[in-house]
Amino acid sequence: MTSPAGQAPSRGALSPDEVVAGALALVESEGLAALTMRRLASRLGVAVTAIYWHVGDKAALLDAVGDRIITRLAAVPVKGDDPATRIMSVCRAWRRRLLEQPELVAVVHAQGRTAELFQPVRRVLVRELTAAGLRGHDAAVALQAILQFVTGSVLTDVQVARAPSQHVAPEDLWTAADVDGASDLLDELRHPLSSDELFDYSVRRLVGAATGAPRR
Amino acid sequence: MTSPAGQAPSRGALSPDEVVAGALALVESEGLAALTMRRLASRLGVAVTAIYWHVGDKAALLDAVGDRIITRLAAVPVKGDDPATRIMSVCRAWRRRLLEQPELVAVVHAQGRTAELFQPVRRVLVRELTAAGLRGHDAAVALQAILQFVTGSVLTDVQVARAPSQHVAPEDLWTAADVDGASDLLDELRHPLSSDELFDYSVRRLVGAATGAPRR
DNA sequence: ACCTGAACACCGTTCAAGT
DNA sequence: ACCTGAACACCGTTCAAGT
Repeated sequence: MTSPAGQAPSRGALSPDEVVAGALALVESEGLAALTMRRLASRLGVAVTAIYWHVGDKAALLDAVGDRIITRLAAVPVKGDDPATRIMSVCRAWRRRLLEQPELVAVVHAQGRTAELFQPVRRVLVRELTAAGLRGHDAAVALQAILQFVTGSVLTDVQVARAPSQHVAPEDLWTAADVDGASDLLDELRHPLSSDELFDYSVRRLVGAATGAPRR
Repeated sequence: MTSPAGQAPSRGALSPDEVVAGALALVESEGLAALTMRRLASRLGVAVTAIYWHVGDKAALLDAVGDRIITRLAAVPVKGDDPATRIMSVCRAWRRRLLEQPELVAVVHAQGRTAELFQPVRRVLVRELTAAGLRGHDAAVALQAILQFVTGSVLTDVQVARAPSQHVAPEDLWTAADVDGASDLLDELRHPLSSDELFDYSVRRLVGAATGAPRR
């Protein structure tokens, strides 16, 4: 983690930290696919094998890069007065933050560490749901439902942002036969809500279900 | 698409269909990572370059494989009497079906064609939501909300199934500080609902919100 | 302790050449 | 029309060798 006590790094010496930082910079600027051992080495101005000495093989490198990404994205700003507002706000801000860096999300997701990435939001949500009066099992279930939705929304949109050219836009797949001739519905389906609007709508529903008035 | 009219394929001749079928079989048996042009060629008993002649480069091959996967998974069984039950049933069956073949889902997702893959469920859902009395904008919004959740659930669990070893189980990340000392909640968080239970619970809520009694 | 160079087994892709 | 073989530019990884 830290460098040897009191020992200044000698001129031009390579540290594990520098290697990982270089890898992260490479992913940010050119995408996950551009992160190869050889390209990273030439970027760092060393032989490929130096990377192996400092951080290990590519799996180890990706692990370390994943750690850094998860740490960097951890801060979650919360705004609003009542719990429902605060929950909406944190979900929205978190989603927007992740969508700004789709390649970083892809790194973490490819490692199967998505749940770990979302842990900061989980902490905030559990606090807000408790503040909203939910206890025990109810709180745990509501938390997971909301989180599942947010995760899904992010993963979907991240992939759309990363996919070079969307094959067929889903809104073009609808035909009149699908809607039994209800042309107003067809119109709606062909001009769907933006991801942002849909996200707002759905989280609001799940939040409402969790914190709103009793349901019967 | 079809072979030349009335012309029986000569003995041992390679067709685009055979190439794509071989690729799909390779993905099913050994995973997406095992699908390389060279391995496929040796599996088919031809030189690598024969693939290029029949279907083109790797992107074209993946395209064709994606088409096949989407077609094969298209059938959606619907059960139940009332719309809400039918919606639950189709979502659950669809999810279970996709989770049986995580590598196939991964192929389609990597191509950014997830929305296309989910189109059959979209068709069923729009029919059932209409039957439930939802019209126009309301139906379109409810459809997208439910679909977003199902998609997210599938993508999350597919990646968990594919990731060789989960890094840290998210339920181990909780500490007493996160829950303000509410130890019953901590217990719940550490033993969360299974993906199946959570899925049922959440879709039920979204379906209820869409088709249930008026909300105020 | 730290780093290099050569080597190996893999990739995807192109192209001239065969039948 | 259909297929092969050689070649090119890339991968990740190992290992002996240098300082």
